[in-house]
Amino acid sequence: MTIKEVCEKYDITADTLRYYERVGVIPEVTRTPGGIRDYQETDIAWVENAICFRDAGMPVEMLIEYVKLYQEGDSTIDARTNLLKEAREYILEARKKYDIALKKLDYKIGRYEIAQKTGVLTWTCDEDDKKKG
Amino acid sequence: MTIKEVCEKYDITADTLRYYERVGVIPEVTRTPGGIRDYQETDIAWVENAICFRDAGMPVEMLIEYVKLYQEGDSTIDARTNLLKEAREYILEARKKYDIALKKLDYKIGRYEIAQKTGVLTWTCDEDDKKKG
DNA sequence: TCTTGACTTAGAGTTAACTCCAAGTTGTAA
DNA sequence: TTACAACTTGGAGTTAACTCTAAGTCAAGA
Repeated sequence: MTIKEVCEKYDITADTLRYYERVGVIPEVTRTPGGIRDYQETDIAWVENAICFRDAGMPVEMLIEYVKLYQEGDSTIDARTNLLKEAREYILEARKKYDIALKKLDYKIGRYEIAQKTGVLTWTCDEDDKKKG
Repeated sequence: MTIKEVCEKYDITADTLRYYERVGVIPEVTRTPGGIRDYQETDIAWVENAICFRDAGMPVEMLIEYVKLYQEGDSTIDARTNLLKEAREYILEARKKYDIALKKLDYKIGRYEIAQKTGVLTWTCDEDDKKKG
């Protein structure tokens, strides 16, 4: 699979894919004899992982660390497990914050919709919220 | 409340608080006659909102837009409601990605823990996952 | 009053994560 | 075999969101 095909499949730029490889977010990609990237299933699986975890806000540094450990072989299984668990906490923590924001948003939207329907800003029970918009 | 107290309360730097005010993520904060920031309840409510939505990955630009609309008065209620709904979609979308990453992590952690317990990398049913680490 | 530490501003610098550029190479189609 | 698009690299540039610096002002205690 060419870099272009991978780009299109995952809606990501070629520059980003090359950047990921250069800094070690993914291991080195398989090449043609001429030196052109030819993504195999395994390469693509790494790309998929990288995108998935970056989408979840994981820092590039953490992904690099994981790939480095992976390349050191079986002796790093413990370290990798720990890293994955750390990542898990990281994501759970972040998701908690998303839920709080969502709750706040739903509350605000509800009030604004009442204001729209009635044509007036009718809230009176929550001066603080009224003041802060 | 002084800037220092607000910093400590929300675990955020004074620089960030001043930055938020400067670029309009929050409206201008109440000052003492000498020009020193003296956060009132309303100011703090804005700070809380800013932190909450930034924590949920909302871009600063979006918060600035909201504050701008808020300051333009009641005529912008529709626009504000739309902005809030857009923010809601944004966060829901992001959270979906967090859930996907979490699922992937849980799967990997499960397999690594088996490897740790048995002392061997025993997975055989999923060559692809094995290869990609 | 003087000192000292926290505050102020404008503006420059930093960091993470890309994103772009120039100059050269590869591979396919005519 | 020549054109030409798509690829390659190293390195510079960009963007968002802070973070720091310098030079000065404010305010509480000795």
